[in-house]
Amino acid sequence: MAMTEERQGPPASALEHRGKNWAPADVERDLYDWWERSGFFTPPAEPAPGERTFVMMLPLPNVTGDLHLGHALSFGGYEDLMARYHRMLGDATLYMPGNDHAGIIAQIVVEKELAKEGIEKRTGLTREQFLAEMWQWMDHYIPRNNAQLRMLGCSLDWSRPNFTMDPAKQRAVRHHFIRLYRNGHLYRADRIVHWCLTCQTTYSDLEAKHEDRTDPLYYVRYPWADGAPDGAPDVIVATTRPETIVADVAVAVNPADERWSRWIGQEVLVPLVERRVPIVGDEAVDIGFGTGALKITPGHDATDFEIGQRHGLPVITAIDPRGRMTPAAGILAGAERNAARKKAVEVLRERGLLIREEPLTHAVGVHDRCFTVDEPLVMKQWWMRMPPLAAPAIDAVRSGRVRIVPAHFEKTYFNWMENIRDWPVSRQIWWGHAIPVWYCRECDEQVVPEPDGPDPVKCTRCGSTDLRQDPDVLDTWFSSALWPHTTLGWPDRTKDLARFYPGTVLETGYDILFFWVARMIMMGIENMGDIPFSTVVLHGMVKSGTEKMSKSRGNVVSPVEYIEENGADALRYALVNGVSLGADQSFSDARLQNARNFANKLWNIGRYALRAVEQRPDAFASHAVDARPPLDGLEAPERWILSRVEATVAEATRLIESYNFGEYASLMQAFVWNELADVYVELSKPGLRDERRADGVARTLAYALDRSLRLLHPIMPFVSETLALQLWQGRRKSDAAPSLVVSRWPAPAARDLALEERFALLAEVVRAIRSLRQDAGVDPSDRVTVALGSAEALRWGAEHIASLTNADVSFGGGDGTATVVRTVEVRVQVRRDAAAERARLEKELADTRAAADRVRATLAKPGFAERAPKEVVAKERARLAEREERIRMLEEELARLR
RNA sequence: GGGCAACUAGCUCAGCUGGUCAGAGCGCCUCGCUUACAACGAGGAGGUCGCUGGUUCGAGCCCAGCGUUGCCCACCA
Repeated sequence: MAMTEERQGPPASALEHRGKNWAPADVERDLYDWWERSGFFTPPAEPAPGERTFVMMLPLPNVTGDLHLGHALSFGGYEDLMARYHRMLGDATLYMPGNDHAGIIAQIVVEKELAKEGIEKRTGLTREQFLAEMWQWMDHYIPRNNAQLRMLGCSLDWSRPNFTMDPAKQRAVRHHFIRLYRNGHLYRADRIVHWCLTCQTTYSDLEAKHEDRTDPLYYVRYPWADGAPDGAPDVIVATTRPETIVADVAVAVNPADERWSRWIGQEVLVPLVERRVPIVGDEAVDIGFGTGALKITPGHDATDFEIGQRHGLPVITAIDPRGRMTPAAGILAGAERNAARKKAVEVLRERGLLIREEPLTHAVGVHDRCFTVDEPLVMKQWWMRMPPLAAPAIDAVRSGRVRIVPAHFEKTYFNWMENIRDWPVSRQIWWGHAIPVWYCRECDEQVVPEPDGPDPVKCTRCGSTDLRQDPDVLDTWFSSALWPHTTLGWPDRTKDLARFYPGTVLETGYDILFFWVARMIMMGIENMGDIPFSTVVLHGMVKSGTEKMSKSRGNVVSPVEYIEENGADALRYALVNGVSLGADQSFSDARLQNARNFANKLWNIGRYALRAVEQRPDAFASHAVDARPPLDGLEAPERWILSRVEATVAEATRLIESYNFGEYASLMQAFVWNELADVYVELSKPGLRDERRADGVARTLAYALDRSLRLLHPIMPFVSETLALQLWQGRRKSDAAPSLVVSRWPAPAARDLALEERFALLAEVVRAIRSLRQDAGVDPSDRVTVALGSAEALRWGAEHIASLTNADVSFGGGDGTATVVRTVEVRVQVRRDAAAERARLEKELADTRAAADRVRATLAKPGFAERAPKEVVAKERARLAEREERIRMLEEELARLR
């Protein structure tokens, strides 16, 4: 029993870590375990009345290997940041985990693994055996993937596991398919599709990439079928694929082409097969290319297929799915396609039909998975009719019901959606969702079962029992498009679905806006009658230097290794800090080092504040460490940093709310490092030695740390939690949250703007004194005397200036080296080097005069005084007055030098 | 062919609704191992914000044109 209770508390490793450096590895792991075990990542089981929800689906990583930096940015950077922020706001937060079966990609990976063992998939294994291998791979990699998500600190609700191939999702996909089939969105048709000879499957337009290649362009003469008509030119076409000549069914010319228009309708003979084919007129033909005459091969070229459709031309298939020439290829039959090309060229040359050849650089379609050159083929495939599905999805964005950030991606979205084409969804691979359609061997009827009904055993038309299920599977994106509702239980009307659909944010890379985001919006509206999420947050790509990171380039950085060395916080911070959402970034060691140093800085500020808290236990007898200290009795530095804390709370909140995560991260570094550490911590040191100030200082340090930890928790969950646990231990009210994870995001309290302004002057004076000291070569440990010209502006801060500069501060008079800060004379009592000093003062004088002139010019612009807002005019006048006064003082100082 | 973005310090990049917006990190120079931190501290150098016009009292910030680079879409045989 005692054991159990102990296990429910925070991990000892976090509570006891005290080292000079933030040493994360074991602490992070223990903390994550504790968070997960404690159920912090699971939204409350029952909805509270009027609860606000924050729902975000993990962009399901492919189960094909380890996470890379792009995942780290997406999951550990932006998403977990948002999830943790909203959880702290008190929203019922669901960050849904899951993995994608990754269809063809996963199949390729496993095939390669099998090949290493000498097993050929197609010949060495049955389909069932191969799928067993696939599942074995999944069993290994899903836990591995998820372990890495835990390392990143992602606050996913693991009590709701998901996999696109789990039984519930298979059922959902079946429902979805049958639903779309019944309402006419899915149909089966013979069309030209992209075919991959390596993967032996079709693929969609989105998966076709283009590469520039240089190939020979052959000019081939097509003889006139009945002898050349009077005045007719030779018909010469240009092609890079002479082996497809055997499948030609026409020659097309542009009807606007004067060279050819009058010959439309005449016939020519296709070389090699001597087929009579017509010359047709079609506007798709580019007048400027080659001779202006285009051979038409509907069976092997997408453009030609469309031209063929327009002119009612037949389709001849001369190349089979293995890349061999079919019997229809005549003299080329049986040859492999490259050999066939050679042979075609030879024969054409022999027959005097090859006029010439020249090199051509053109874009060649390749499969984005294996870079095999596309072999367009006409095949019977399942297609999804997209325009009707796209229409309401376009409207959802246009009307603002779905918002895309950064907004300029909305244009990209519209551009694609408004020109959307039907989507071939069947794939000739084994790993994936089965197509719930059976074909009758007797009458060829398509038999589609009830969504939850048994598989059909009898043809609905002829009653035959000789049925065969469609052997193809569905494209991976077919199932991932359903992610926002299938993870919540659709097609059943579950409690989760009612409570968490529509979701809130969908965060992912802009590279899958079409593949995934657009399709989720379409399918969500189709199946649920409502959008799947209200905001799409798109991030950019992580590059190594200026190069894209990719496995083939070998410049992929492993997040796992980074985390083990420096902690997840540093990695998360490095990826987010200072980056504009949606913009590509170049990742570098420098960025990571800064992040690691910052995590360490925070850690050490924490150690210092903790020590102060421990030294003054009485200060916290009746005052919680996370409570704002009452201002009564606090000195200026305490009041100042408290005011800055509130400014930071307000600004951090604003930046996160507006998706400016990069700026939020930068803001936190500027506050914690430059203000809290460099200024306030230094000012607190004498404060702690001063019995009258000490309690207030300790309370202020505790509060400033507490607020900093809360504000940083979304981006640096581990350091912040470790410090919070150590700070809070026994020093807060008993009903307070047990963890930063479930603590409250701060609401800003009042600032003291006048004090902040006075402190800004003090800081400038301090910097000037330090600079003068250093210029004069004074040893840092030597105490100097400083005389300040303006008592009223700074008398309140004299002791703080003194402690920050190791000086005795007095007002008025004095001698030694000098400068002017704003309108305050600053004089450090050391021997002055007249020549150097004169040069420095003259430069300052010149700069100030130039600055004053700029203000004068602004003020003198016609219309400025009348048309600019009064505050602006007043501000400019005050600025001029200050600069003029500074000029006067600098001149006086220079005069004194003589 | 169409579309989208970027061009700010040596490098990589921030600059929200036009009025200290000329910034950060890294790098560089000069000091300093002071009891939170050398994974540190202090000080400093460094930019006519791609070019040309325009709007405005006022423009890295808005408009137009141009230049350079990158990306996306598209039926270059």
